[in-house]
Amino acid sequence: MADYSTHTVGRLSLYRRLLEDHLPEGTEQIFSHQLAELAGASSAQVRRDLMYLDYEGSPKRGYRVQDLLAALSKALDAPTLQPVALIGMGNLGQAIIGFFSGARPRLAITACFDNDKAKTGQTFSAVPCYHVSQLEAVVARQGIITAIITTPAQAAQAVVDRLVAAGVRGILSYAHVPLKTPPGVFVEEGDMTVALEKTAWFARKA
Amino acid sequence: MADYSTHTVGRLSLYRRLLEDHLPEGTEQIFSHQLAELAGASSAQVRRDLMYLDYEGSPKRGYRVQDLLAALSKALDAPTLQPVALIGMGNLGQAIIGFFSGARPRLAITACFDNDKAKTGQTFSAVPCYHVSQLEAVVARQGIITAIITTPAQAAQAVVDRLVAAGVRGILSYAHVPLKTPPGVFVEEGDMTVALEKTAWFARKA
DNA sequence: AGATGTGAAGTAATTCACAGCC
DNA sequence: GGCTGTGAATTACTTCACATCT
Repeated sequence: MADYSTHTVGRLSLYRRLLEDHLPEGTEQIFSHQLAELAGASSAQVRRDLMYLDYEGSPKRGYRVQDLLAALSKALDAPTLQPVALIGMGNLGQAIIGFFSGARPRLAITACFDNDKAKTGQTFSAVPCYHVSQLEAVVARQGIITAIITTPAQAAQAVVDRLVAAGVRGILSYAHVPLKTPPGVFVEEGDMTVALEKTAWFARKA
Repeated sequence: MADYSTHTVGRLSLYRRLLEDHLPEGTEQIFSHQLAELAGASSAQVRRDLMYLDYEGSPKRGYRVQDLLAALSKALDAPTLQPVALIGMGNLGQAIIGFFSGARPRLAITACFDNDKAKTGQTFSAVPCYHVSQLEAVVARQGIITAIITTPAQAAQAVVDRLVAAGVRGILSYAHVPLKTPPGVFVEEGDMTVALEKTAWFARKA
């Protein structure tokens, strides 16, 4: 269960959301080719991804949605609440906190940070906003190991260094700078400029 | 030059930004291992990516930054301005338009859309905001083939259908729904929920 | 009959490793 | 000597195809 690739984990996360939110009302069973259709993948891909789960489908009836969801949650979620810190409460930070709010019972943004005094002290989608000077204290108190960076580029590396020193092991970055982190820290790059240039290129060539 | 993979195009875009923004003042030459260090890749990877470019480095002195940038722009950019449409002017749309504004001379968001009358008519980072009912007209008039979707999930598919019908061939999507598009339309998924769940998983396991 | 789970095959992406050059 | 460019090797990812099950 520990040899998931990043691709597989990402798709499992997608499958879960599809099963939760994008199934016709009352669907109880689903076949791999149906889930594949929803996810934009092949049925073999879906079955391969689901192999690692603690649940098997039935040849005749496919997968029971409730059981598959339970297995996905078991594979994807932490045993208890995994708190996430969000640093940088500009438009992007506010967007993320808004749509992720309440999405998962065991994965939630529980603290957000900014260095603008006008923002600290208030809440965003019910999440308290602290001044960045409180970073280490809050991360330690909540046992946070996961963070999202939405600060301006020039602030990002310093924040990351502090997060890592405070024990953070996974960082989702929307700062448009490359982050330097020690081995053992997972960094997911959400670089929107790269994404847009890629899209623009394939719009022309594909 | 047409057999770039999405991975390669993404990294070429990253290399360009690194060369532009993250080099010590006055750097004129760079070696593959230095660029690799900045990009978080291997030097072999960098050299392999640069192979397709219309420029070769020198064994003794590496790559001349100016020439490499010119070759990257030639490979990545359209010959003339490539206009991009952005649909959905919530926090996320505003964030994207803000930081991409002015970044590239030949790739720019030139039109944005919302269905909120309070937003249409004004500008965001100097980009005029139209009502979504104007979508087809503006896309046709500007010859837009590239779009970014930042609408709420339930609005996304209908917007995508209209964009594709109007001639759009590349879509960068931050809507958290899977988009259905005909073959020949490139879709880059920017799904932030998947990204966060992936990050959270590897924070625990990696 | 028509699904699943999976070994085997096939593709794609990355890294190795070295000839050739400065 | 230390770099580039690149064929060959390796590793990672996806798909094929089929034995198996209901």
